[in-house]
Amino acid sequence: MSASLPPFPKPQEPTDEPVLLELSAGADEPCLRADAARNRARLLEAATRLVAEHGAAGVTMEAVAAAASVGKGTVFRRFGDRTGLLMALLDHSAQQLQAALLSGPPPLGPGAPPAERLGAFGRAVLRQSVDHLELQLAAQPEPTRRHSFPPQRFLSGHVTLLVRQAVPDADAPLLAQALMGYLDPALVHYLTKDCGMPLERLESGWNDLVERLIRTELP
Amino acid sequence: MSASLPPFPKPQEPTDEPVLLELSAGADEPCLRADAARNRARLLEAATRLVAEHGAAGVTMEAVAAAASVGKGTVFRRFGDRTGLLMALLDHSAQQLQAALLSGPPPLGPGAPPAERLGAFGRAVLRQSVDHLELQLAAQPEPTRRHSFPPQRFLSGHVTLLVRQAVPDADAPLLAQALMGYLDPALVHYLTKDCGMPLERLESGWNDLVERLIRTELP
DNA sequence: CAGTGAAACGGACCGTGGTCCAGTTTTCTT
DNA sequence: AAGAAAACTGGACCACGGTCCGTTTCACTG
Repeated sequence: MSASLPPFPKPQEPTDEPVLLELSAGADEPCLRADAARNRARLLEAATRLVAEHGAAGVTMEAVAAAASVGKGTVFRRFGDRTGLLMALLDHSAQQLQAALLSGPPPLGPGAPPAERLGAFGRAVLRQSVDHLELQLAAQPEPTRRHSFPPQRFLSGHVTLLVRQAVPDADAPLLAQALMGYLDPALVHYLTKDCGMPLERLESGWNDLVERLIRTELP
Repeated sequence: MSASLPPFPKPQEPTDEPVLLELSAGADEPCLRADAARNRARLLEAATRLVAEHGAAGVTMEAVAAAASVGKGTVFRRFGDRTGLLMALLDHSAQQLQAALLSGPPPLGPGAPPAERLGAFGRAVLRQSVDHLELQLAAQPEPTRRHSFPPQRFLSGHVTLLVRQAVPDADAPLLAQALMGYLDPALVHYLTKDCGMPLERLESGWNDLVERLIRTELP
């Protein structure tokens, strides 16, 4: 049971090197055999349909494989595990967000003061969370890996940067993690669904949080 | 597949009423049949042994049942699910912490100013987290339920109280959740194990966080 | 000290995530 | 163009979490 060579290469390994600029997922498609690409598309389409029909819980690896007329092993080879498949479904919006952060218009993108960018960032993530809440929750990998997954690292890296700009003498990574914790989909779900808080309250809570953390008044 | 009556009563349901003073778990033992109590003890002992021998991952429901010379159904009847079993293993230290918060000596218990109590609270939870990290991680229920589980609600309720005392005009529950997010075992694991940060850094990060959130200098 | 109903027991059973590998298809090399 | 190497496929297979339900044990009553 000790770590032997993986039976087949995982599509995206948790890398240890800085990932700030790597667009994380989706970059594994370039060299993909014709049939593989075709099947990948079929699988994603099938999964999307299953989500729409039976909710995220209905996305069974076997069901997806069957719906795409493909072997089960293929699903695992392509996406690594269930988490990987779900993440792939979320990938599109994640990439959009990343792009907006890196090169979109202010205040989300570069050009605005850090405090405002942080405010906009929180609102954007909050929105995205409620939009895809079910998937976000289902895609949550086992707790151990949650923070080390590339998209997550990209986001916290981004926040770290902004925090460092706003308060250069603070322990930026730690403050950033505290901020990110507030945006955790599970927390958002709990506060909105179980506690019945409206999204607006979460948003102004975010503003308050940012203001306090960087000791600045947000307009 | 819709919600029918549960096959057998869950040992502790997520209640919706305020739980601030209820000592959460462990209060279900009072009326327990002799054999049930005996088996419960045997199961906990077996589980503890398995954790020591094979790590938390080795705590298989079947293995525990076998090691306790008990049927598998019994394990589920007693603890609801794997999460419940792991939580029961953590219950002792959780209760200790709760007791210390409610009636222990300051600054953890009542009697110190809120800011200092918050500081002590963070250090205590951080310590407890690193002590039982493996179990804490394994016991993490599915994301959806994480925040609604009684022990967690007790802790965030406590923090909410302290925050409200410290900054009466803020949205205390939200600030409290932000603080609690920093103490999430998964985050602690990531920062200490994956990023190699020493516990001391996390602790001073906590102090910094508290100071900023309640806009007060901590001694 | 039976008798009785409720609670606990236990293991067969199921669905799902994940692995493996024998056979096939694609791409590369010469 | 042909053959070999690499990559992909698909379904049989396994382990584990969780459920069901017929059987057994407990604790209370008269």
